Amino acid sequence: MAAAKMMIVEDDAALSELIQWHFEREGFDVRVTPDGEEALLLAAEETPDIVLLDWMIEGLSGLEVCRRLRRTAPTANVPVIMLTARGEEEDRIRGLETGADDYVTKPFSPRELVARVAAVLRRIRPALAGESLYYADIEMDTVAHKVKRDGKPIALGPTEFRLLRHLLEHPGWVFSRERLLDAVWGHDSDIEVRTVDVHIRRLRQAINAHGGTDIIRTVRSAGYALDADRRL
Amino acid sequence: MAAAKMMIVEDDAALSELIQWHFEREGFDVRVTPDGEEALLLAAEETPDIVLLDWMIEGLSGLEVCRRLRRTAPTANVPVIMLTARGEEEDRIRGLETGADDYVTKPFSPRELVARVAAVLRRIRPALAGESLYYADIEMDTVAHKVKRDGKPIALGPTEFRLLRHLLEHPGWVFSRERLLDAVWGHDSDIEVRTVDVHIRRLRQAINAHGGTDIIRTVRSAGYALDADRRL
DNA sequence: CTTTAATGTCATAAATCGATCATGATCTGT
DNA sequence: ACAGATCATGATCGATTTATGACATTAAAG
Repeated sequence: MAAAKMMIVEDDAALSELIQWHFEREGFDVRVTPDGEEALLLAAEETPDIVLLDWMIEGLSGLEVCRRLRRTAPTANVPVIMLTARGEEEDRIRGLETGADDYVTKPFSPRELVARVAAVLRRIRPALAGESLYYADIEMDTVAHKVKRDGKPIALGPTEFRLLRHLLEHPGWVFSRERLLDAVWGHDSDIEVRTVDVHIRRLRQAINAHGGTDIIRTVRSAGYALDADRRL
Repeated sequence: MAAAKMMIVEDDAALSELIQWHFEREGFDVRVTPDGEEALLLAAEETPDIVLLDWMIEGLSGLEVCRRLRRTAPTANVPVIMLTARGEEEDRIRGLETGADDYVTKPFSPRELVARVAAVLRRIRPALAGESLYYADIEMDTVAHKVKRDGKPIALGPTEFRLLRHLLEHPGWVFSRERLLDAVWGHDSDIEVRTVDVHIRRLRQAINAHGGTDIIRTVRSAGYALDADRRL
């Protein structure tokens, strides 16, 4: 799973550690800073996928950090969730109007924060919220129709794409050529079963083009399977 | 900007009227129903831009309505804000995990609800919130109907403008010609799907007129997508 | 009313894909 | 080691999909 990059801007060390722990457990790649200025620098450097921003921080106010994030090109579309002790309606509304995507009032439960982050990410980067398929070092974004291996993009034709998707949906399973024809070509295709071989080959070629082991296993007299651990 | 269509699903008539009044004052085109089943029918008919959904309604539960909206093609991406009397963390999390985009606890102030709706729309359909859209070196002012690339103004016909706007709202996503017809021409247009090709071409021509790489990606047998990073 | 711009459709060219076959390699059981 | 079966691979040619230019019709502007 490609980790989503999260930036936490929070000057209560105990709290930020707690949050960090929870999100790292969820597989996020978390960066923490207590300082507004530093947050802006960090964000400019390595654009995060989502920002958790405390309203009351040293230096710049959270509101100001949010505003500046919005104004700078690479971070203009990064979702921001405000964390705050204030429960006043007036403040909530100001936060939202400044461009925050959501607003969570302290004290909050980590689980709810995780759920809200997931809801926001589901919108912005479906790839980060389960619309993607992963296996070993392969990553398929089904929404953008892109495939990567080890971070490098792989070009696939339509049939190879569908074939790989089906394999990725059931990693490890061995599929007979007949079942692959059903699943990938459709139940009513009167296609030569051996044609599957050819597409498997093309898929292998594309996937292994830039090195790496062959993760498609041929199971003699049975079919094919996705399998990174080939030691039989 | 064409008024954003809102659907309110709420069986407390007094409350739904109050909300309706507030949003109509904000320029929304509001449709109200107290019933879950009817809500689904209505939504399928004329896809709303945002749904306010009471958790406790007659017939289907709000949660179930949300789930079904998410499962059906045209409404799968419509943002949903849950309204509820329950303040329990457990419920909030279930709501968010079901696919709700936000969660507001009764009693709430209309102003805050308006702010939250604006925040959700800004994130999901920035064009409806009167925001400008940016992607790579493209900049679209949805209010003034002006488009620039690399600072230089680009002339677009109305259809190309709507097409580009839709692509800009979901950069990276691959849309089939059918979905583009729905989104750009309307659900009930009986237009030849291949016509999309022609408008894509016209859009490309206009955008690339003054140089620069083609940021519209053709995905064979799938559709088109906005994509500055074409290294497939 | 004339002129201009926009739009949908079609025909054709160009690009890409994909099914099949022929051949050589590899495996399996004996 | 051998025969038969199974699989890998490269090439090919037709089929499918997309790009493009032209045109007729309609709507908008002057």
